[in-house]
Amino acid sequence: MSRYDPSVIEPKWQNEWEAKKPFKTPTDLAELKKKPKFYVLDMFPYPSGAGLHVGHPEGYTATDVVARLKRMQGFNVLHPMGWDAFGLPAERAAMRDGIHPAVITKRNVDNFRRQIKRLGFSYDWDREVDTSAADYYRWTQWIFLKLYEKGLAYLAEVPVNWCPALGTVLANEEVKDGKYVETGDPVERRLMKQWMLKITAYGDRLLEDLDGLDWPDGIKEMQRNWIGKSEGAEVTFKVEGSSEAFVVFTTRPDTLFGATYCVLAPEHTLVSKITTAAQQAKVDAYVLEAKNKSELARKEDAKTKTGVFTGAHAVNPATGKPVPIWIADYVLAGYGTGAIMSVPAHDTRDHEFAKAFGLPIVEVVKGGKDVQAEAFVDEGVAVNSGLLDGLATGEAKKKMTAWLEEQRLGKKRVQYQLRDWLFSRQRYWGEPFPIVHCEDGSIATIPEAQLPVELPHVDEYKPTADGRPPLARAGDPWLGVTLPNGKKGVREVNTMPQWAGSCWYYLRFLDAKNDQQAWNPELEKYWMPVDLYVGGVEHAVLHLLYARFWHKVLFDCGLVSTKEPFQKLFNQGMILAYSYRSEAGKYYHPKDVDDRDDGAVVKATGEKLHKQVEKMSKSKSNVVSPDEVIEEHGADAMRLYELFMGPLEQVKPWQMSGVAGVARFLDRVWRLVVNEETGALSAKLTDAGPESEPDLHKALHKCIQAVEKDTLGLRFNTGISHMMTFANEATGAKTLPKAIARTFMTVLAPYAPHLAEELWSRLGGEGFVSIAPWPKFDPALVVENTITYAVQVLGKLRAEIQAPIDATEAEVRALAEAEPKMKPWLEGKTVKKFVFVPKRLVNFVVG
RNA sequence: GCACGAGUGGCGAAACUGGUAGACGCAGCGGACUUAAAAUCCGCAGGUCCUUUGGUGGACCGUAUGGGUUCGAGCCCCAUCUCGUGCACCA
Repeated sequence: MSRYDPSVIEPKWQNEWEAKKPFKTPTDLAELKKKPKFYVLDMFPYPSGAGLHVGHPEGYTATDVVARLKRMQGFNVLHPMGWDAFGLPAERAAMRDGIHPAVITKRNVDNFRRQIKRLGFSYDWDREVDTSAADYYRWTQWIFLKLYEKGLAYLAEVPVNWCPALGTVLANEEVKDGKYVETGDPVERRLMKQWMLKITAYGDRLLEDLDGLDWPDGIKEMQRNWIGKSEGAEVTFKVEGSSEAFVVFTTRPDTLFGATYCVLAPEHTLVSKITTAAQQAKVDAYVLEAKNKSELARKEDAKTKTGVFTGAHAVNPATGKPVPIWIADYVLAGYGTGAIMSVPAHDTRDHEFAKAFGLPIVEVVKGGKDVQAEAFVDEGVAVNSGLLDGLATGEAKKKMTAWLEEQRLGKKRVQYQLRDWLFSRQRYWGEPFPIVHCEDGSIATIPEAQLPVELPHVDEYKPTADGRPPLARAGDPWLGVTLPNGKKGVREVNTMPQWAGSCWYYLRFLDAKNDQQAWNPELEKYWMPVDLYVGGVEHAVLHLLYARFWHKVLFDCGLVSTKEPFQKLFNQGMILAYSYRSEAGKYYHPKDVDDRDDGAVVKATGEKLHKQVEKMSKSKSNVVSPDEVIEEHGADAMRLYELFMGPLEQVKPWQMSGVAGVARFLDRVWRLVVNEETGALSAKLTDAGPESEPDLHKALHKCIQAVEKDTLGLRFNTGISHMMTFANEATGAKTLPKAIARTFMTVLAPYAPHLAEELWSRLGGEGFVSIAPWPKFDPALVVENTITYAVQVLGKLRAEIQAPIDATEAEVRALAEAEPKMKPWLEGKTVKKFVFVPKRLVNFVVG
């Protein structure tokens, strides 16, 4: 073989790695403790039937490059991969095709594994996990028992998001605008008895501990918003002429004097009790209308405020005056107390409502705006507010809250938007709960020693005729059980949501084969926390919040040693692709398109096409599969291009011609070492020391330094550009000392490991270059001894001069003034100021 | 509507802490090699204009737009526009 042929060398080295396991992470603790650790984790995929597209391996390639570099730098690196294998698509496919979801899942996993392995990632495959395997979900159930024991898992009759199309409930997080976010199927509200996890008990810690994490600010902010902590007060309003009272929540207790009416949510229990006979008909109609309005319609109507007067009045506890009580759907039953005090002068929504219904607007915070025309919502100085007058908003809040507490009319309160986590699903393909509902109405847990509660076989994967979840089809002996204490009962037939398995998989990787424990505590102490976690921004809230919650519970149980699981998080940007659409809206596959400078046309017909960048999707004919890229250019080129496209965090379009570009670079590296005609080593290679090519030697060390720095800083695109620069210089050099070539292979190895291994072995390198020590750059070789100074006049570049690295300001100035090009710019001018930036530039400020 | 992020050549992008804008690559152009093409190697390449027989040399403009701070701004400040993402009646 003489040409660079990835289809030959890539399988060759993958087989070598598979056989000799250079990437196996030690499992022995004493062995591990000899070296520092680095845990670099990918968000493991859900193995869908469609296989990988080129977006998946972007993050995997990034972590693999870091893992390989760290390994070469002498770290024990934990770099595992697994499958988030429970989930709805497999269950749907099972229903459609009548095949067990486990079979479908295995098929998909096998395909994913095959595709991932083709890219030459240095995973320790001995630690592969599958959340749908009984020896994995056994421990998921075990963690559920921990939650249950701590009182963090409970059954509750709650209004849930029921999705008729799927026949299951969904978490709040899975519903947006009244639709299931994944499929767009409509969702309705229903009351059902469900398992809930008390994530709200951890709201404060989930919020506070964000501060210590090295995460993108945007993600932290999204989590903060999701938790939605707001501090304020609750205030009791008495209903005039009745013994009834209701409580409102407000973040602005300082504006109580300006509360000119109150609003209850239409669902508020008090509505039926206080409505006057005269208003009854109108109120009933409004409540009915609100009830039937879909989530979507309610959002649509958000601009126009609607509402009805109940006829009743409440007493403003500050002013003692009666204020009307209205009902309106802009007050949400599910947040706070489902009732508000309205301060139209200082709240936009209340202002709109007051304007619409002619309710009084009273200014209580001075802000220089006309509150009759527009609400003033900022902080200011209290007015028309009795005891608060003259106080700044912050002070006024405190004073009012204290006063309310004194009068027993209210108290300080912290409110979260975060809700408890709805944790059961009416599905088959998920973890069964280790729970038995006893005949006497009590709930029993399955003892740890008897876990796992395995998924039973069922005849069909849909709900029973009477609407119970698929597990109810299992029948006895699975369904009905007799407990050791003789009690009889029925197993829980809900299953856990897909998020459960991914809440702790990073812990199972530490000790994946352990059949006695979920993980060994000593190994946990050694490896945790995760040092680098890379994945898509789509998991910013849900997965990351749930996993943090479980981790904190495990921490409180003494089962993990860190407060947080993921110390550093990085989100890769989505990879998009160009798509070609005709006037009529038909999409064409790139292979049928001629993309010329003057526009894209259909090859066959010459029809003009619109070219745009869009998300990859089958319907747009713009999906690129790693398989096709590897077949054309090889896995190393694929890896390199994934990272060379641009910054990892950025959204960017895939361009096949770009892959060809990096492939060309690899080809060039190949030719540095191999004579393509003969297959022998290139005639340029010499056995002389690296000093025999001083310029190239310097270039090499600059390259080592830059690649190391950029890789660890996750700036892979510039790292690769430095390797290209070196290869270009090496191509231009007269000779190439083998020592330099070998060292360059170690630098290349994390990025293009197959090629590096092949050339390393041809150059006589020992063992695998993938685990060879990372080279140390020589600081003396990376500094220049002459510097090019930019010479500016009034900030504009007028000349360039060369000066020794250690030249003083006066010396550089003298050189600049002596430069002939500078003559016309300086002649006859007075230099008012001279700016000297060492090693960069000088600037003459002339008058 | 609110919050955050981003706007740099034909394209993907680089530019450290305010210091020579466009590294590296794609596409393009020219040359060498070749019967020819591909591949490869060498070179050119932001725009406008001027200059030179020619190689060249030079001026001005240029990082979404308009202002500002500074000896000097892609980077800092103010305002505006566009795009993206998230949240969205959360009291």
